[in-house]
Amino acid sequence: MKHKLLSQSSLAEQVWALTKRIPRGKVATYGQLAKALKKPRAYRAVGNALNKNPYAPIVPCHRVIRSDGSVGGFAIGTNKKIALLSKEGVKILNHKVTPLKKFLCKFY
DNA sequence: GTCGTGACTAGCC
DNA sequence: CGGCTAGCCACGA
Repeated sequence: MKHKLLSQSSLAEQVWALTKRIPRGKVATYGQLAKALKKPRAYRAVGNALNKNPYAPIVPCHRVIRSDGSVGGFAIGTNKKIALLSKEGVKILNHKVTPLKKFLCKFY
């Protein structure tokens, strides 16, 4: 077999694809998405990908948070991110998902 | 080809 | 728990 590209699409596209699979009411960390893409060290790039996410309302990028449970950032505004999560049933206390373990998507 | 940037993370105090 | 530091990666200029 000839060499096959590990990623036909840019990292960003793969990130968005994964993000779309996050169930409503659940959340995933940047690090986990990176690991799911077989690039556990690319959590930085993952964050950038979501930041440039052109499918803002389509991709549930608000369900991606930091590994420590803090909501992290949001292109439209952190405040908005928190509001969306709260609407989905994710409890947030002082900008942090609580309890994180309960809302983390274990599929990744 | 090199440099700067950022929605991050783990470690240490 | 909170704050600071250094290390990491992909992408665009």
